[in-house]
Amino acid sequence: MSGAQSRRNVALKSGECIVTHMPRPVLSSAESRRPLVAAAAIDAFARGGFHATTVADVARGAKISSAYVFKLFSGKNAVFVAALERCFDEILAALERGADAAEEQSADAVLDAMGAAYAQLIADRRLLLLQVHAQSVADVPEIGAALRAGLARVTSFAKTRSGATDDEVQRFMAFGQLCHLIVTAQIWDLPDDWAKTLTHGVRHPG
Amino acid sequence: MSGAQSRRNVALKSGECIVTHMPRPVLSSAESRRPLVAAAAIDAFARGGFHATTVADVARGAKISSAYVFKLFSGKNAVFVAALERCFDEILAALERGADAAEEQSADAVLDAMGAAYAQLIADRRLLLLQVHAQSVADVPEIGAALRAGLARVTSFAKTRSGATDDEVQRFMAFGQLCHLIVTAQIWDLPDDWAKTLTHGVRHPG
DNA sequence: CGTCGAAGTGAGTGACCGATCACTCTCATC
DNA sequence: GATGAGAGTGATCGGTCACTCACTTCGACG
Repeated sequence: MSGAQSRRNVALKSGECIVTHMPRPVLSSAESRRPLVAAAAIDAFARGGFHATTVADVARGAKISSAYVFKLFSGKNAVFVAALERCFDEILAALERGADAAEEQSADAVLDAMGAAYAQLIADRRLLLLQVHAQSVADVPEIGAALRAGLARVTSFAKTRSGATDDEVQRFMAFGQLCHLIVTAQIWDLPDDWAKTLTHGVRHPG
Repeated sequence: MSGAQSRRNVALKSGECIVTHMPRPVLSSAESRRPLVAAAAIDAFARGGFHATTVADVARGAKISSAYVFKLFSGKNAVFVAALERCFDEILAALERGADAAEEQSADAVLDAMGAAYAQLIADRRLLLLQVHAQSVADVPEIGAALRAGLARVTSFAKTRSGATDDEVQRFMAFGQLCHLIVTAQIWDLPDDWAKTLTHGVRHPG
């Protein structure tokens, strides 16, 4: 509420900043606005999934009107795809940080470091939830294509950067998916035996 | 279209069956109708997921009015939960068949046989897709609870029936999740290297 | 036959959502 | 200061959906 004042009621000449008195445009360029909308879309879609999230939700998060969302993107599908692409951007960056931390070590150690970095990245669950929601609507052609593109990036990076065998990379991805299940189904912190079977040894985010 | 004639236009005295001439009630009991609706719900929800599937879709599949669906179940959530429970019923039955086929063998062999039975079960993708959709809406309390209950059954059965270690069972479930990803994202049959990395050695259904 | 409870439905209703459009406001440039 | 292109919005529309309700049909039983 307080962070962004209404542009209408501000008691300054338009385009003048309080602190610096440097001119700052009231309007942004559409090009610079798009990534901000995508960031808001990650938030909104992670919360509600594709169908339960409205374009108005995304617009509210980006502090613009929903009509303008449709001027920045061709439709709701395109907004989701932009969010998903940005999601994989952040995942790749995290994996890279992990790999850097384990430089010059064995393939196994590099994969393990990547897993640790991923576990840390998803301490907030937004990126994880978005992937799960994307999987659920992957039959929408554009979304399926974006999901495959993201998986291709992750898988290829894990393999080339770690130098691990196909089997090791496959196992890495499989346990990533198990981690997704554990989080979405809220299996962590369950005392039951079967829950312990699924979670034992899996890194807890946060 | 042809299988179930409209009850209105049939040229028989009501309640008389063509073949046996044994009286058969036009009306079913609500109790016997519920599983049929659940079966139709598996079909419908597997296709569209929770939010994109309407109660009218389910009703159409069950050949009843949507109003009557709401008399058989307390709401849309309950219909989905019923479908999910039935889904896990069938999965457990398949795992049991697999375990029976590998009786008296090593834990590893039993798990492998279960995996084979599961791969065969999901030749049609409905049961798999329903699980993925359920994962995506697991934050709905009733659905999350049903999902956890199903996973508990599967995990516990795999462990007790195979006698495998926790690590082996965990690996079994992790690769199940990888299989779900491969199917939903349509990674099979892709020629790319990364796709082969994810799919190699995973049993192809059908 | 009559009747009563259960099976089953047609016709809504209120709420909501994606998308569109006409419109205003901003600001760099001349 | 005039102008035009782009930023940004309010209002609205056509359509859909979960859920409700009054109503009809069925069939077991006395």
